[in-house]
Amino acid sequence: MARNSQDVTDAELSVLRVLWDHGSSTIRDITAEIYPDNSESDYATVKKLLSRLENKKFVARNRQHLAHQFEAIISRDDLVGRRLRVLADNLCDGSQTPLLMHLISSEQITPQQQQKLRDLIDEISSNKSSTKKRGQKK
Amino acid sequence: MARNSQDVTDAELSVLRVLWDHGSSTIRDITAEIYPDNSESDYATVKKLLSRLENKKFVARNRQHLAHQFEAIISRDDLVGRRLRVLADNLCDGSQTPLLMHLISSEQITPQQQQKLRDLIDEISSNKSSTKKRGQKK
DNA sequence: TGACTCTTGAGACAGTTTGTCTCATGATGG
DNA sequence: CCATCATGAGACAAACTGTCTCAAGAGTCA
Repeated sequence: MARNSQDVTDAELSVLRVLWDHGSSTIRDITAEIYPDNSESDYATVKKLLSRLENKKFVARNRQHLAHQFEAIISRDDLVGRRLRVLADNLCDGSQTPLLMHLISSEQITPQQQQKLRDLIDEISSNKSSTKKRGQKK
Repeated sequence: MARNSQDVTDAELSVLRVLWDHGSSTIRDITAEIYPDNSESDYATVKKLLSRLENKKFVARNRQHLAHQFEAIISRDDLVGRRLRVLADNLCDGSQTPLLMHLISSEQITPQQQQKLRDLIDEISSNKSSTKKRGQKK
């Protein structure tokens, strides 16, 4: 019923976080990271979470070695974007502008951040014609 | 398991939307709005959704008349804020700045919006010392 | 080769969530 | 008194989620 338009559950997210932070990893690597005391069923849980993430096309698997290597094929920022879009669809008729306005007016913004924002806006207006996406940092 | 920190489901959201758009309403009003052909069990569904929303403190009920009057006690913008906070907690270590940056750099922003943004930022920096804080949230 | 170890794949399972619907009961008005 | 409308308390199946079990496959090494 609540067709969730293919999102990531909490447990799946914890797996993705490891992949984002550590890059390509085996099931055992990830299990060690998430469950410090590493039981065999924890291993099985991670295995299942990875297979679900693979089905949802959020993770890719390299079968070259016996122990497969997994990597995230969605970035943290992609997921942020996806969730912002869902939020806008559900609450703002699909427009993301209200989200922007909310964040700017409700958040504590330091003078440095204000300057950074101004810079970003300036960059956008001047790069209006530039094709590729900038701002890859972090 | 997936303790969702008291959020609003899709069906509940459709009820909230009616309350936001039409103000205080009875169950029958809301049912007519959501289910054009208004069966008795649709009525019961809305009734249940309202009682769940009331439990979650998103809706208040006025029992003065036989047919209770319901109203939203969370605004659309409050819900936006709540969801943005959850998103930031889950994906950005609790900081909402990355969301802001994402929206500014990824969205198509018209020159008018750019100016509006600049104005908002200016307003924030000038209101910095004023006693009245904007957008205070609970 | 065979024993041992580590891996994967498929699925079972229970606890929750979610949208829907049924039933009993209570107020209201003619 | 009775028909009509309201509410409250659940029952219910389907789906989701996190966990765990089991069997089979691949690699290693004596």
